[in-house]
Amino acid sequence: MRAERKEREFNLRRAAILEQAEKIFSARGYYSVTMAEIANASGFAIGSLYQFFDNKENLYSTMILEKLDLMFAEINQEVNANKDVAGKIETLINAHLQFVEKNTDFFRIFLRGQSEALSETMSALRQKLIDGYFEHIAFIENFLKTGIKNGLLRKLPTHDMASALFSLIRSAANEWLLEPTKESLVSKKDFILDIFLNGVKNHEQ
Amino acid sequence: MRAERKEREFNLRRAAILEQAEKIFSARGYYSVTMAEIANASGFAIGSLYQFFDNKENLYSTMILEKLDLMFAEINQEVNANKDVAGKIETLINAHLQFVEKNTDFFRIFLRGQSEALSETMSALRQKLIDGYFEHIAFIENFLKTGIKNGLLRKLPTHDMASALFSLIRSAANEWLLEPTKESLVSKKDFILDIFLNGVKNHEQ
Amino acid sequence: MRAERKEREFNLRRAAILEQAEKIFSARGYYSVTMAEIANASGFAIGSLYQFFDNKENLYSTMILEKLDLMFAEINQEVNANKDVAGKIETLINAHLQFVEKNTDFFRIFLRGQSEALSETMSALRQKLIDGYFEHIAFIENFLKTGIKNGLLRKLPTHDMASALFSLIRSAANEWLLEPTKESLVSKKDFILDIFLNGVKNHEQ
Amino acid sequence: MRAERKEREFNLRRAAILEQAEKIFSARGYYSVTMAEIANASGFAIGSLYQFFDNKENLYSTMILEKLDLMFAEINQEVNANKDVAGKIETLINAHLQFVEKNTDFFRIFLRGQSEALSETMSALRQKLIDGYFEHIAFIENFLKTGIKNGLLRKLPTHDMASALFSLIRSAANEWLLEPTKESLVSKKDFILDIFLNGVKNHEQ
DNA sequence: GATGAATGAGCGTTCATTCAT
DNA sequence: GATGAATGAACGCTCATTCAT
Repeated sequence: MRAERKEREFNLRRAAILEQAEKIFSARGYYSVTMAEIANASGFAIGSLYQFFDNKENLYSTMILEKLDLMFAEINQEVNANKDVAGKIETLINAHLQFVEKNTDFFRIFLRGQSEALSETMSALRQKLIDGYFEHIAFIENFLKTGIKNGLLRKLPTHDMASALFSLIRSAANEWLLEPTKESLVSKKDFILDIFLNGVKNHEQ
Repeated sequence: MRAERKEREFNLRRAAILEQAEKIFSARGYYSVTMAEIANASGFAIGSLYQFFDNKENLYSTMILEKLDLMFAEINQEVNANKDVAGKIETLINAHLQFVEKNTDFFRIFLRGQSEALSETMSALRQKLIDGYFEHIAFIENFLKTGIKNGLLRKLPTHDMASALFSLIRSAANEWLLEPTKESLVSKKDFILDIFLNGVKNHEQ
Repeated sequence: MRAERKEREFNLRRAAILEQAEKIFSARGYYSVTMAEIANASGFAIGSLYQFFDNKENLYSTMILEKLDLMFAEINQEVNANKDVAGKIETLINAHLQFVEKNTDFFRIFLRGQSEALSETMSALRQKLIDGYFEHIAFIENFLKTGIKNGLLRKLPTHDMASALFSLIRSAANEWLLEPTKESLVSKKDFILDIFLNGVKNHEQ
Repeated sequence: MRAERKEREFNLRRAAILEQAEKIFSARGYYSVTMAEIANASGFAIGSLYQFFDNKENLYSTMILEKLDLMFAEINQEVNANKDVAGKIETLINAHLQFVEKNTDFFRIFLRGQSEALSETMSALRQKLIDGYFEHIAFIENFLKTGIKNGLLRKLPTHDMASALFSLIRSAANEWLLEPTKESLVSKKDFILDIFLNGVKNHEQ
């Protein structure tokens, strides 16, 4: 159908803009980038950008939120494919690190700031990012609770545990992004798993 | 002496500007804030700001770097006052959390971004922040190494251990900043210490 | 073609801006004039000026250099149409005076200064003006040399002769610009020609 | 007397400021120079400049007008010391060129503009410069008239003759200022005298 | 009298957004 | 629908002038 093809093409163009915007924003930050640059890089006229996005802020927010949605969707899917808690934890780490490794440009935005755009003027994005974060933490908590019931994990506050696990993953990713010449980011998985599950204390002492 | 009093007053005014700038930048971000606002909030004329700081970027960088220097100095001093490694680790966590609790406005800047200013144009600040971070990690590594020699800690890569510890602290601080009505941030110390030293696995299983 | 019409319109608008700029700059000088005034006088928005010229300095320089190029082109063309040296000299004076008379606004800029803009910051314009001057002097020298070979003129340094002729013309023009109610500037031609060719000494004495 | 010494000192300080101002203005033009620079160069505080001069414009005007008054006074004195017209003309040229040679910094201001300050805002200076110019022309006319009566000079309009003579002198000075490595400016005297008195035509033809 | 820190109006320039084509 | 020239509010910064010390 005609309308369908239209929509398909619309989405392709929209995606092309978002792809270029991601590259440019990640390199230079929200405020330093101009609409003219994005238009130029994506091969559209300035005015055309406004057919896909209401304004600059919306273009930026959309780019961020869609990518994060994708990340959470991918991670959750892979985690859910595991039955046991230990496998879920390992997969969580692995899937997150892999996603970062596939999207280094994008995550450099968060190196720069969990988003420089978390200013007053962009409070909608700010709130969505925070909500997304807590939703992800809740998702992690969910299977950590099972681990506690199982006896695999100690009875610690699940929110704090989930938040700790997430912070270990993100911190490894951020350091890797800072020095991109090092070995594969995924290779950090075992260390994160080890330190999260076993801690650093010498229990044999 | 006359000159001394001049200098003292100069420093007081400079500090007053930095204090207001911290509040305003942390609420609204680097780019959304105007020099006129900072001037107004600190009770100076626009032109007067330029007697203390070369330009907006310099005012911002100075504010960030001086506060971080202070934080690292305070933390290091307190940590060094401890003799044993376990005490050092506990003090590290405690001192860091306390500093954040005393400077909530400031650290909201880092919630927004490790600094939104880590864009191309502010690469000097960017590099100093990164250097400061790695220096702090090295400081932590230093006493973790002693812990390994002692047999208190397992033989894990010290950089990764230090970075993990730091990330647990920062993550707790960030969450607390997001929901500032909760109980004291310092109360998170025991959890961080627990999870870092013992991990989450049930070792009695 | 579409593109051609665009370009034509672009050039018309550009010329309209230059025309207004000439009036305003000649009345008040480079530094006293604001971009807002030029925008207002030429019926454009401030931002629009920057589509035609990189910055204020470029707008000013362009205005000056294009007019001078035009003047030199016109003068040279008319001079070259003459065969004999005496005719060339007379035409040089005439064409120069006529051009000034048709562009009084513009030349008032040079009354104010050979251009106030010959300051450090505008050294590119400065050098071009100087180059243009010496090029014009060289052009004059060229036919004066022929006049020497012919025996029409005495064997004097040609550069100094050319420079003297030029200064007589410019000085007449400048005085006329200072008191614009007097008779036609071109009427000074004969005096300049007389004094240059015959000198003021009473040879019969 | 006390008051006398005060006044003497006042005038010395005032002259010191003018001397430095001349150097700085001639190098960079009126608008590019700041009061702070002049204060600094002359070893006074900014505020102190305002005890000698009402404002920046007044400082600039004073510097220009006093120097020109000095020039005209020197030239007139030397010219008046001559009895015959031919000697007066030669002395006029010589004294003018000498004065320029002794004050190259100052005259570069006029290279840049007969004064960039001839803008609307400085109309007082503008008018004084014009008046001074016409007064000087009148002074020259005066002895040229005698030359006509004597039979030394042809019966040409005296204003135009005087203005032509002045322009030949100024033009030689300006060219020399543009290329300061050449031989002494005063050496141009003979050429100017020659061309003014004898013209360039080959009368023997 | 001498100082120079403080002032704030005013500048050149940018760029998100609009809208006539 | 697609375009990109036109817009003008808003910014960072400068500097002549003032005035408390």
